[in-house]
Amino acid sequence: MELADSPTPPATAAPAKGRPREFCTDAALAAALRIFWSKGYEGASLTDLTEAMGITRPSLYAAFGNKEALFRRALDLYEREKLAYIREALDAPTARQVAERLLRGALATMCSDCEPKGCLRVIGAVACGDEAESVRQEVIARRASSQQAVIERFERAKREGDLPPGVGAEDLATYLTTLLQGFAVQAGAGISRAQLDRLVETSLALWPGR
Amino acid sequence: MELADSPTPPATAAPAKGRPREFCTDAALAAALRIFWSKGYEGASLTDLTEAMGITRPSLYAAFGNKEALFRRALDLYEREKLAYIREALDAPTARQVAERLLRGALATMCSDCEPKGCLRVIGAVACGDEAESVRQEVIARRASSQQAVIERFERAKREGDLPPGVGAEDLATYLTTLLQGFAVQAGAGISRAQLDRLVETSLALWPGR
DNA sequence: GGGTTTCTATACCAATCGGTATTGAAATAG
DNA sequence: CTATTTCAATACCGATTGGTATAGAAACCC
Repeated sequence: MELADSPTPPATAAPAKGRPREFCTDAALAAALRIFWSKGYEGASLTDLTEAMGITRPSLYAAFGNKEALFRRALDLYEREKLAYIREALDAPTARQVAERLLRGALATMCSDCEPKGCLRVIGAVACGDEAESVRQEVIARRASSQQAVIERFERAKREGDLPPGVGAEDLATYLTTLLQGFAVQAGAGISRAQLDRLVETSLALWPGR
Repeated sequence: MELADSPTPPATAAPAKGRPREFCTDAALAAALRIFWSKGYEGASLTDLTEAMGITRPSLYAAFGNKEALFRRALDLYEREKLAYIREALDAPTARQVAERLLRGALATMCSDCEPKGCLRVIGAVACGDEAESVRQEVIARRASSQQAVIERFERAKREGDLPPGVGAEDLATYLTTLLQGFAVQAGAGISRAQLDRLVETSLALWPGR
């Protein structure tokens, strides 16, 4: 018994022995992502998922293993496609520009007109029953991983004299990620894009240094 | 058929005709609050609730109506007891002091050692299925109400020349509430009190004006 | 005391939860 | 073609969800 085959990595590497799958796992995963993104892990029922994915329950389990594995795959996809701006932001030359790219990237991702509002990494990690605890911890860990990347980037900035002397790199990074998580809550609550835009501007206006 | 009797308002005003209730509704409500606070509305099952409250299911329904009504009562209690710092903060003489009191109050409430981490108003409004939508909207509305109070307070500050010219009252209020919601996410994820403390200091260091 | 009222406790309800066993068809390899 | 393999569809599983009907015991008023 093997779990979820990986569809993209070994592109057409399988010898394709039996009857081929009739649906596109990538498209199905993208549909599942939207459901998880808008309802959270526990809020998304298997009925919600299979309807959106256009497949039956057994097909889902054959292709992805179980609900939790599907969620992790969706989380992977989310980070790969929707959180790419984070990695790009960290390449910006100055700490201020890093912050600016992160804030604007978050704005675009969390407030798109054609996608769920908010952030899967926030909505997926709050308000859950006991059985979803492992999922919650996973999401928290992934958030912490990104936060750590920002911390390290700001420590570099500190060494490069890119941050004002009064503020610590880790403190500033924690502050920024906290603000971004606040963005996610506001976006999930339906704040308008214009308001979120002004929020970005305000945050940048308060950012230390030039 | 009448719903949830109000236990405190008409203190001993009821003629007490039949057999009196054997449990204290206030204590039971406080217990329910802790459950909702730590697991959210949907994450809290009736079994969780009745076990924590020390009463049976029928007693819960006789005393509070249903799960949603119980949640609203818990939300009332939460705002009355745990969010009192918000009203007090708004009485501070300057905008900066308002912000400081809000940040420190949030820190104390969200990071207590003997209570759930995070904020019921945040955890209760994300990641829910369809049936909890009305509850979610209610929580969002209550959050908006508090945000509106901060906006009005900052508009007054603006009139009193208490805010720097570069920043708008509404924008600053939105920024502050967003930051506080980020606090809630971080606290819910288990950030340490020391870290949250430094977060408050960093936020205050970035606050505009003296 | 009787009579009434409202309590608590147990057992139960339909609906939904995540997850599977079964089945028969369809597409491959040879 | 046959044999094999894997598909998708239906129906089902036990457990749990929020919510109640029933029944017996306990506390009130008179």
